[in-house]
Amino acid sequence: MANEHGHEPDPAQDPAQDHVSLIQAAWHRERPDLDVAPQAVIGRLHRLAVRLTEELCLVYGRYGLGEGEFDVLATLRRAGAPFERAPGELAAHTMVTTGAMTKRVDRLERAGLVTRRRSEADGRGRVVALTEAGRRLIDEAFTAHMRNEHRLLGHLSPEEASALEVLLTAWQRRLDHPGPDARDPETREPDGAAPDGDRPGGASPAAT
Amino acid sequence: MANEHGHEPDPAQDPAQDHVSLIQAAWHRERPDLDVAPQAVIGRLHRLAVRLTEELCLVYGRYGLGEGEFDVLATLRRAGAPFERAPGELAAHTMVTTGAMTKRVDRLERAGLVTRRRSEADGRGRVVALTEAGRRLIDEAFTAHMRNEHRLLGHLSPEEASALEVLLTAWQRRLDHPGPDARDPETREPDGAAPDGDRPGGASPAAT
DNA sequence: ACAATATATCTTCCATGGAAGCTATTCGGC
DNA sequence: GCCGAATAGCTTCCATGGAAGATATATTGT
Repeated sequence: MANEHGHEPDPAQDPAQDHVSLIQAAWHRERPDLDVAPQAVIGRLHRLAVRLTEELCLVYGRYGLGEGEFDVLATLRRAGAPFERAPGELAAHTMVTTGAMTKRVDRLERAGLVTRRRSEADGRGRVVALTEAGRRLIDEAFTAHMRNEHRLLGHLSPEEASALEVLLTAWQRRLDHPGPDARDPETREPDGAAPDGDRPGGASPAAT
Repeated sequence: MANEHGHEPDPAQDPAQDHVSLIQAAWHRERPDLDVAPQAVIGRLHRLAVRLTEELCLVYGRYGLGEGEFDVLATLRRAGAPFERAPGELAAHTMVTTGAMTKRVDRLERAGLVTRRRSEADGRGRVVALTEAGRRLIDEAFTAHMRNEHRLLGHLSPEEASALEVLLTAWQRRLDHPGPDARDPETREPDGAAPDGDRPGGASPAAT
């Protein structure tokens, strides 16, 4: 029920062709003037990331947590005793706005997993801290989370995993520090895509 | 403003340490009982995917489109003339629920980029079709999108891009077709994470 | 000390998508 | 042909997060 036009046969039936290559074939047919080669990497990276995130969320859910809440608890936990952080820090580390963090902390506070108090040093600031229940929960959930990540990564050999890590690290680094122009000026985007706005820029979501 | 505890120094100052490795170091300190090695790959994959998606969305935005709308228009466009699809097909291809697709098509219809009519063959069905304005817009936006993807992929050498594509493709395939158990049974998740629910399972989001 | 500005958090409103249920239509077995 | 099941799309309600502004406190220059 997805091929009324006869295009894009179901890849589940032909393991040699995945979704992305079918998409590329369709574009090549419709827009032969374009070189859609980058989709082979970017499209697959995107799809794989979505898939992995779904798998990770299944585990979070078993502990009654969403991705956002898990991320906040994990950030507090790895901060070390006494497991405290300012909302602004948490927002930066988990790459969301402070408004979103307010709501995440609201939910966690309601669930009794964190407490919120005023900062003694700075009247504007607040301090979010793990409760004993919160620490117990995140320790348990994170243990299961790592089991899950081991399972997912188990599909790759140690050599493949290592090679992938190297490539991903290099790409991210080059995106963050656009050193001596490494790309073909011919294919460059004319009107620049904001060098690097002031995004949260913190540590990591779901990297946990 | 993110290291009050002295942990996790800003990686922007030390290019040798990225966010993920700092997170790993923190976990190793707090939970030495866990092997957090998988984060090196899964965490970086996640972060890179988020980063790339942000970059892609900047281009969609220049054409007044969100990621969802861009995806729908692109799916219709690459279907080929007469650029028509049923809402259910679009939902499957773009990996969202039919409810979400209803709203996406609502927005696109309001913008005059697609039309919606009853199916002649099946009274329950609808047919979503690109308007002339819609076709012109997505052709222009997709051209810019590919320029953007070329720019982003330009940070990798052809050899790196190729190697990355191979690894991503293999991992995705093994996740989809868990063939002759390729992973260490020792680290396997006990209570299975649903073998493969009935997720939309369509073609691709943002792979476009 | 006071005004102007900066900062940290929170509040409000909006955009987007999922879950579950509703309606209309089609299909299948009798 | 008719009734129950299946199907397609839509509606409603809720969850989550962003954007922008509001509020309270801190800092700085004079």
